[in-house]
Amino acid sequence: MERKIVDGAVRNKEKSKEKFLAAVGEIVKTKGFSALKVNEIAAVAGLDKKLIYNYFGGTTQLIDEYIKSQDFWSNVKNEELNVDINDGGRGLSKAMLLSQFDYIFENKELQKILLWGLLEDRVSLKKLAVDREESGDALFKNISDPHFGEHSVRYRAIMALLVSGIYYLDIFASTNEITFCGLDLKSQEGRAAIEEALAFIIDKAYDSV
Amino acid sequence: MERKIVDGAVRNKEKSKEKFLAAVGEIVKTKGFSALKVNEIAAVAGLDKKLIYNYFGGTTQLIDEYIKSQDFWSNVKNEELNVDINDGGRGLSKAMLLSQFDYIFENKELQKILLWGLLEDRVSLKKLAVDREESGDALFKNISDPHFGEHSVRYRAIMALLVSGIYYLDIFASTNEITFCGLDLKSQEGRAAIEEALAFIIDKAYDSV
DNA sequence: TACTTATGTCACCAATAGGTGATAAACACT
DNA sequence: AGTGTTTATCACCTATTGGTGACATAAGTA
Repeated sequence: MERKIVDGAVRNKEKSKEKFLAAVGEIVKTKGFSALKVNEIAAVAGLDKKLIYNYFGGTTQLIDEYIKSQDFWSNVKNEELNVDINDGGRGLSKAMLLSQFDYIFENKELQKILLWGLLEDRVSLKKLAVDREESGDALFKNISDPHFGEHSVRYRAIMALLVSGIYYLDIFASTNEITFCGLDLKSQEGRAAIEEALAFIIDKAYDSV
Repeated sequence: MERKIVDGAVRNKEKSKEKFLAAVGEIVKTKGFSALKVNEIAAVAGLDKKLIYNYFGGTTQLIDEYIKSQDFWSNVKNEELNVDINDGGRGLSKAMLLSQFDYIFENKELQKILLWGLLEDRVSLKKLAVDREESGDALFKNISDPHFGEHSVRYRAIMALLVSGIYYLDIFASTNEITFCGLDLKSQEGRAAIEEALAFIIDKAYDSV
């Protein structure tokens, strides 16, 4: 017996699934995780909630699939190509940090996901963090560890502070109108100050070897 | 007409209010904000939910009062006293960062509050952030700004990155079992590495002036 | 066109959650 | 002990939320 794959303009399973996934992203971006209810998702998607159970099994699985569907760190990998690494990764480190500082500031969805990873321990969220760890580990092992030798752990610690600082400051800037250490993280000057500090610290780390 | 203030062993308004406030803290610490429902709070407090409406007006006001009741940054102020500031604040900066790194790691309640400030924009949460800004601003204006002169903004940016990095890493360590930049932030070695990096960066910042 | 099936809607139920009036119990005061 | 007031409980209501079976309709198939 041949399988039927409905592909009409009005009824289309694949398109409906995508509508649900898009609805999850929309809600996360605008209303936050707390609004991720079946009824809400169905309303935003413009479809019946029953389909969420039919197609995904429930909101939990739908949300997990949404998280999996996002390739948040793809931008990081792209950035790798434009810089030479004859300086032990100095330029690459700066480029990566500055790129992330800007990218995360613009990507509100990613901000929410990062926060989510600090709130719940979903497997899909953990997988995201592990993925990031793995792609980062390739950089450390191949480039910075050989260059820093006995100080490689210190460099990793510095990077941990800077990366996590970037995360927090970008998220803080999006949700708070007030300053952080007297810096307006939404203004051009405030962000330029952070960028200069990032470059400064990386330079000092590399100069010390 | 004289006012009656009931102060019995079984019925006691003030003690009941404190029970509700404690229940909020307990729930935040263990189950997270999402569990902060009227029925849940009343159950944990061991009292009827009606009292929440009678005494506070509702959960919103109760939660606000809980946040106000916590003086999370008191430890920061205490730490100020043990260090001399003849070095332009170098020792003070290190002591403060290390102290916060440790204090926030232990204080799960504060971790949740910090996260909360990134999720919602409650007035009471904003007030906490403003308070922290103000107490920090005193340090910057009186100690580091004069010392760093034209580079004072850079120093503030460095501190912003380090402080926010400390926040994120401590929270990350509590909710994730995995490493960050290859460092196990729960282990003695991982935390020592971060501490060394903090001291290193502060030293480089001060050495450069 | 007629039939079958995938796709989607709707009505409905149960569980949870927020909220309140009536009432009981503890306390202060005489 | 008696009385009025504060403190606390309970029953009950409504609204929201998660979840599902019965039914309707668009789309493929012949």
